Amino acid sequence: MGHHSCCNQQKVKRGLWSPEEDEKLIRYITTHGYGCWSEVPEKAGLQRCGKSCRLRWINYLRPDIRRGRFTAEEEKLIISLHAIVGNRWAHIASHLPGRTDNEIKNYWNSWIKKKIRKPAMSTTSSSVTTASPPCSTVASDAALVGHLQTPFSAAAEHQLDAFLSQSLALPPPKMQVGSGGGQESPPAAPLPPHCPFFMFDTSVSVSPPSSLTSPAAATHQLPHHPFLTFTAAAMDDSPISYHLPPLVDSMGMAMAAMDCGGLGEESRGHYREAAGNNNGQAAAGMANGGGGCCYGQIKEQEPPALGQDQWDDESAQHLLMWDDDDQELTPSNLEAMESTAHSLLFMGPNDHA
DNA sequence: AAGACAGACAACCGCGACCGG
DNA sequence: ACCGGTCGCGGTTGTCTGTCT
Repeated sequence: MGHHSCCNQQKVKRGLWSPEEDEKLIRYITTHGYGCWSEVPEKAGLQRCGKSCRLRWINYLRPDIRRGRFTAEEEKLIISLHAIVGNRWAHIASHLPGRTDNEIKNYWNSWIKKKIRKPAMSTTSSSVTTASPPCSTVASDAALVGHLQTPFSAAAEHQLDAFLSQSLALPPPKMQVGSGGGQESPPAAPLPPHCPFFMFDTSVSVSPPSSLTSPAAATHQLPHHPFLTFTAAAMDDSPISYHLPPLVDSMGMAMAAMDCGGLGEESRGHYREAAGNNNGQAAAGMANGGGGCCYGQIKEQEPPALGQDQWDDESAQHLLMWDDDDQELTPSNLEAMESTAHSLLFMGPNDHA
């Protein structure tokens, strides 16, 4: 155990922060910035370790912190992103302007506690996917894997497998136990069982998924099996849009937004505002309001706010929407697709469970 | 009114990654 | 290449507060 190295040198205060301490920290950081956190407490006159100061600032004192309950849109976004990236709270938080990873983590955990306390209220099969965190149930993932594997090569299959097991982190096992039919839905409206919504980039080769988050990944070339770079998003009837997380952004992919309903102006404004922050791309993607889940509609709605420099006609021609409500994804389909200029495949909504 | 309980939130801890010497 | 310092992240625990009995 033992404290962090920065906390060993002096007697540091622990526990809740007093208003006086907050004031000292705010005053110091607003005038000097924080540069090196280990130096902050001493210079600010605080009996705290630098780590504690950093945490306090990031999670509570930062001026751009947004407090209060999560909106329905935020809740859905959290759920969707969690289905994609798992417990990478900082990653999720980067898509929620003003929210901290700690806040999101606490929110998620408290929701899980709820689920645990009310296990298996019902065993109806139809409730399986709605009771669990949407898009992340074993059933839906398994179905998805089963569906996707067939047409692809072994290499691609391996990529998808690894991707799903590593990046599409399932919720804690307890969730699965409790979700055997629990009727309680996620905080916001649950996503439908057909939520998996995958996009494959057939133009960008990637290294094994373990390095997905590394920008260097994009430089690895896997001959002829460019494949899975991302991602699952969710869709339902609600007015919310989804976008690619940074781990995809970092791979140099064209930014894409999948709007599944039409975001209200208010929300759009909110996300546009966020574009000025640390995640302009994502925020821009979210700001892109509009209609259905296909590029064409996005394009028609309004000038694409999502990375306009990235989302132009040229990149558009590399997109292929695949809504297999009507058509199965088969080897021949895939082959045909690969032979064209299309480089992105959106897939969904599927309901093969 | 008081105790039990649960939820929300704040903070700590340990670990891994990164970076500079 | 190695090592120590620092930072960031995720997991966990502690505390406060509101609600229920």
